[in-house]
Amino acid sequence: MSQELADLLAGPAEVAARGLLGCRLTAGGATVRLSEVEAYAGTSGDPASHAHRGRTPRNSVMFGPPGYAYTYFTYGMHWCINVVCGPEDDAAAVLLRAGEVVDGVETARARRRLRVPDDRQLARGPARLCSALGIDGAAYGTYLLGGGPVTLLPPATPVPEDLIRSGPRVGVTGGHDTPWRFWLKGDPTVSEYRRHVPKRSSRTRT
DNA sequence: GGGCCGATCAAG
DNA sequence: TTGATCGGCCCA
Repeated sequence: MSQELADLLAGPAEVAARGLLGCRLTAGGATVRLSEVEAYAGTSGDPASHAHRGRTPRNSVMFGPPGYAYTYFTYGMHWCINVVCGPEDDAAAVLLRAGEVVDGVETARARRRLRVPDDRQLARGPARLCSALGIDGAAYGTYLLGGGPVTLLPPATPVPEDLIRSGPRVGVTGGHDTPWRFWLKGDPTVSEYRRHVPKRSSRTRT
């Protein structure tokens, strides 16, 4: 395993998030190079965090040591994956939002049911990324830095710091002032930014 | 025990 | 813009 990665994940989520860009995630016979991630603080003042309301059976892995996978099921049909980071009991994590499929494209494509198979969209979006790699609840709580079914590897080539951009997180109601979404500038696999729109809000009539 | 809504996606 | 579809979590 990479000690460098282990050290990175032991740090604050917003720092770990930057370092995760360019890293490779291998699972289910395919590999993705991460192009977009989001940091979530744990119990301390991040209303968007799944751990914000305290420890529950669902989020318990977030309260453990860094480097483990927090997968969760959402909208009745989608899986998403987080990397737990920060010190134990901190419950911070980084959501893996998108990436470029750099290996096992055929495998990933076969797993996705797309009307138009655009390879750039194979892992664009957190649920798509999981779908492309076959990640689901079975990965919950597994260690990502050592030979498990889901493995995180350092970047094949270093990511230039000036390619990293940041902005508000996607789909998050609270904490809009926190620019904790990070992505690689110009990467076509980065999901489009959509400002969160409350379901029952007066639509901005133009 | 009931109801609401979510770190989403794909198609109309 | 909207339907699909399930489980966590709050409230009664």
